Amino acid sequence: MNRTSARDQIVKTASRLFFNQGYHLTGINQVIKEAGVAKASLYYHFRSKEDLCVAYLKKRYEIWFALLDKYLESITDPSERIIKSFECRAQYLVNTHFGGCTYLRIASEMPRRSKKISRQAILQKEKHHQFFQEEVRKIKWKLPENETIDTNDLAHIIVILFDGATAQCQIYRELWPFEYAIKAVKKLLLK
Amino acid sequence: MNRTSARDQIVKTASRLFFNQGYHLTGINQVIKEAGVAKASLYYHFRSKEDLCVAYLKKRYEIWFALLDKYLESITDPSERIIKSFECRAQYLVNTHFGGCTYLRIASEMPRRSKKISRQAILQKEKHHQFFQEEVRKIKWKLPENETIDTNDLAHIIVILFDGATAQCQIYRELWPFEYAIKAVKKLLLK
Amino acid sequence: MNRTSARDQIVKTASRLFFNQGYHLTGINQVIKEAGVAKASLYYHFRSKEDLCVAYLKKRYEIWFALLDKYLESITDPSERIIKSFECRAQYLVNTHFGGCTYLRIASEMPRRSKKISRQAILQKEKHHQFFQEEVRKIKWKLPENETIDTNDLAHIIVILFDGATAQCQIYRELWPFEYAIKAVKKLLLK
Amino acid sequence: MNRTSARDQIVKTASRLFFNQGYHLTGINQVIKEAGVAKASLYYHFRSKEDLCVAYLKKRYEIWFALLDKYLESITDPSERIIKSFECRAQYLVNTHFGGCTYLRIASEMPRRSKKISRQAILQKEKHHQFFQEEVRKIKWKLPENETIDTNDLAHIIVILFDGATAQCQIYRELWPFEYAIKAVKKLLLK
DNA sequence: CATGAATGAGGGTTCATTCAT
DNA sequence: GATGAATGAACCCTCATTCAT
Repeated sequence: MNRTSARDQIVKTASRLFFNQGYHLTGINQVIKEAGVAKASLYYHFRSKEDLCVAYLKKRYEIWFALLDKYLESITDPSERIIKSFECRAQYLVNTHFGGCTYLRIASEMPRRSKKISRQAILQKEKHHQFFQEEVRKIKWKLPENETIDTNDLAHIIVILFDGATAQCQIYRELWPFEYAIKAVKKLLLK
Repeated sequence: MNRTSARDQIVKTASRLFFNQGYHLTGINQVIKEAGVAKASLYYHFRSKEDLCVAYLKKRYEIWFALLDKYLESITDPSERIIKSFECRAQYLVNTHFGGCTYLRIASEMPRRSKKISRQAILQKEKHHQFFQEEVRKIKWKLPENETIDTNDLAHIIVILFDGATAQCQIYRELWPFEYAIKAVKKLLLK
Repeated sequence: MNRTSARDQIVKTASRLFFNQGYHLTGINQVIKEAGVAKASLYYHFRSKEDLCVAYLKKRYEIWFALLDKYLESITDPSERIIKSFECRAQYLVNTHFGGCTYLRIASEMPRRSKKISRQAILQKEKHHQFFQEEVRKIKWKLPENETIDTNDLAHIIVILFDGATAQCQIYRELWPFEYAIKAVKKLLLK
Repeated sequence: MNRTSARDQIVKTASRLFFNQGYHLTGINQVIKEAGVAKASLYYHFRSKEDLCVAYLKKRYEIWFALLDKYLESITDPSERIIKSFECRAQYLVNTHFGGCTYLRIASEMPRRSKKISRQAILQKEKHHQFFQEEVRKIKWKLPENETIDTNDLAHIIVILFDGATAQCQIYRELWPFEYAIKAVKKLLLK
């Protein structure tokens, strides 16, 4: 029997192609051909290509955060977890040929994107912020008296460095931007 | 007679459309229609849509750096010039409806982009790095003895923050990421 | 409903137009317009114009050999069958306004033709050779002792006369070359 | 100074391209580019692409018959001159990658060709017939009494064999059809 | 003689989507 | 759930030709 349903095959194939080739450069025909399903089957499961795109964004979300979790599973120190998350990203970018951030790319391909798509992109960014904020909070800060750390600020800055470095790598197709991003993070955390 | 040449009209129109709608969502037909020229005229001046894209990238380069120059023309303090460049960017993003970075967007639309396109994107990033590095060098650092500033590192970090904040704004369609980016820059500079 | 499938309509129309106007002078637009189908329907059934051309060549093959069979159906004498096949060709050329040989024309229109197209052209020529060779073998030769007939040679020569006469007619738009070709055939057979 | 005029350059280039690639597959742009002249220059010397085609046909006429003359210059025996003319053609076809007969090809590319073009094609065929007829007349026939040779017939048959063999070679991209054509010619001459 | 710039019409091909079965 | 066939609109690009200079 076919272990994977038609729907899963479609999402899997579309995700691979959207990610590797870009959304607009991937046609429905290629998706169904490589997924091995009929065209009408795709439109049975998804109302439109855009709906398929939403499924794609959800799938990449799961893939990425599963990868990150795995990468950090044996690490407990919060500062190290943050640094390592940058390392994980760097490695991921190499493996995906410097394709950049899925969500930023979709935002770039669809300047007038739908609410559904915007929501998925924001969801991923918020999740990242949340992750960093949790780690930052866990850090035992050694601060002079009367000083406090705004963990929200710091988490936002880290996310910006994270996405900024990802973007630079996408342009240069090289990994060195992460060296600078990690240097910046270290400065901010060890202050 | 016609004051602006056909070529200029084409580049101007294409730039507007590529920037507002995206490269793939803008067809040659729309470009020539809104530019008021014949299709063959476009292909007389540009070998392909991709070549037109290169002209577009060059034009945006001129526009952005001219804007930045203008914004900073009366400012001399290097730290302030850096901060103000972030403000300039923020304002620019509002005016362009949070379209993001032209070069990152093109990289996102064309994962397998040509050398020509890549070159333009890298050119713009290097120019930014160069700008920030020059400013950083001009700062009169008050450092403890035996300490030096690696201006190259710092410039790279600032670029990353700059592009990271731009990317975040593109996702959220809001301006707040620049508050955090500027906070980060200030921390790094006032150290 | 529609008795003839869209595919058949396309092949039928394309064959008529390719044959009457030439391959390059017949646009896809004209084909679909006269066939009464949508452009995408054509490309659903045929990967490219060239593939449609292959279908055209196959169709002409069927048409011509069916015509020839019909023309010769009541004739048994092999020599007469050969002569009559030239008559059949002559009549065919008149009916098709001296359009010449489908396969030689395509070879002329596509100097760098694909393997698929070449194959169809060779197929038709070999079929002709085979037909003539079979007839030649059936002839009861009255030869001096120690002499034999090389049926392969003779069949090849007849094919050459056949195509040569067809070509001449295409140039002159007149039928007289067949008189000479038939004279030559008679000389060669009655030896 | 430029020894060859612009006009000559155009004809030379167009001839090469029309012959190698086909008339319809050769665009005006390629011609002027490879000829190194401006587009308007071409249209100064030739009213249209079709007029350029006429010049092309004339040029090929001269090239071919000059080649033939050269090939036969030391041969006097008329029978041998005829056979050698087939050899010359065979060699010519190899050198031109089995492109076939210029005039038949143009007739194939332009089913509804102009009078001017038709005229050039017929001119070449008649010249060939004339050449063969002259040679045939020079042969000292050893005939039984009461028998005569119709040199006109024979010349026509030879032309048909000549073009037929050329056509077959164009299809097969091989030289063997000339073996059969030459065999046929020998039979007809030595009778 | 020669040129660069401009053009309308059409080239072949692919798009995402729908429909009857 | 699934399918093959069909579609209108749009895709990027090239054609032979003309015109003002």
